[in-house]
Amino acid sequence: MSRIFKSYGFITGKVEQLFEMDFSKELAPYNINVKQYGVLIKIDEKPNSSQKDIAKELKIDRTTMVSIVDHLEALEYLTRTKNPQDRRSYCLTITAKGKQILEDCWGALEQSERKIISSLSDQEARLLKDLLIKIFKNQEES
Amino acid sequence: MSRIFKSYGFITGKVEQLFEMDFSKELAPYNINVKQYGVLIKIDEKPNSSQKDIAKELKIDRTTMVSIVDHLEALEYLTRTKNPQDRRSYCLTITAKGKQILEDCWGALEQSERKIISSLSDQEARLLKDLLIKIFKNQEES
DNA sequence: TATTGTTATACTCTATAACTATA
DNA sequence: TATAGTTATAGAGTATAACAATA
Repeated sequence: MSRIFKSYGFITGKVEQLFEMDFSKELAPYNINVKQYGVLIKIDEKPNSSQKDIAKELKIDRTTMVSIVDHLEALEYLTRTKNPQDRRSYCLTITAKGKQILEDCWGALEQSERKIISSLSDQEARLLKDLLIKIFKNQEES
Repeated sequence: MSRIFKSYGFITGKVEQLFEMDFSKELAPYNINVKQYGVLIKIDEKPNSSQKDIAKELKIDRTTMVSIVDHLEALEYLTRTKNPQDRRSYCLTITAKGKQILEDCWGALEQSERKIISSLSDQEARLLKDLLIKIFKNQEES
C-alpha cells in the first residue's frame, strides 16, 4: 500500500476532496461555493455579527470577507446595516430568501454526504464524526 | 452546536487544514509543498512513471504537472529522461538527494501528525484512518 | 489522427498595504 | 491612536486552448 494511505493528512485531504467536489455541484445552481455557504450558516446562527466576527470564527481574512459578503448581498441572501452602537461595523442579517436557500442547500448537503459515506454503517459514520470533532476541539483549546 | 459540526464535509475540511498547515511548515525548509511531496512519494514508489501516469493517480492536471516536475527537477530531487520505448514521454526517477529528502520529510510528517491526533488513543487513531480509507476506496471502485 | 509534454493565458482564491470613516 | 471595512494590487494555484514532437 502506498505511503499516501499511511498518512492521516493525505487521506483526510482525499476524503475532503470527495465531500467538497460533490457538494460544490449541488451548490452551483444557487451561485455560491462551500466557503460562502459556511458564512451564510454562521450569519444565520449569530444574527447581527460583524464581518470581523464571522471572519475570525471561520479563519477567513477580513479582506476576503468583503468579497464574500458582497456576493451574498448581491444575491439578496443577506443584508448589511450599519451597527448603531458602532458605525464602523455592519450588522449582518440573513434574508428570508437567504434562509430558504440555507435550508434547501442543507438538504442537498445531507443527501450528498450520505452518498459519500454510504460504505460506512451508521455506527461507523457517527464514530468518524466524533473522532474528527475530538481532533478539532483539542487544537481549538491549545 | 453549530451546523458546521453536523456536516462531515466541513469538519473533515477543518481537520485537513490542521494537518496541511502543520506539515507545510515542516516542508518549507525543503522548498516544497504538500502536493509536490505527494508527487515525490509516487515517483519513488513507481520509478520510471511518466508525468501523465503520476498526474492521473493523484488527480492533477497534466499542465499543472509540468510546473511541479520542473520544480522538483530544479531542486535535483528527480530526473527526467526520455522513455526509449516512447520518446514522447519521460521516465521520472527520484535521485539520491530526493530519496534523502523523502525520508527526512516522512519522519517530520509522522511527528507532525502524531501531534495533531494526540487527543486520540492508538485504537481511535487506527480506527479513524481505517474509516477514511474505507470511504476513499469505495468511491475509487465506483 | 492521437498522445505526451509544453507554453500562453486567464481565472479564482488569497494575502499585504494603504486608504476611509468612525471610535 | 486604534478599529471595521474597503480598495488596489500582487502572488499562488489551477484550468483551457493551441502548439511541437512523436506515435
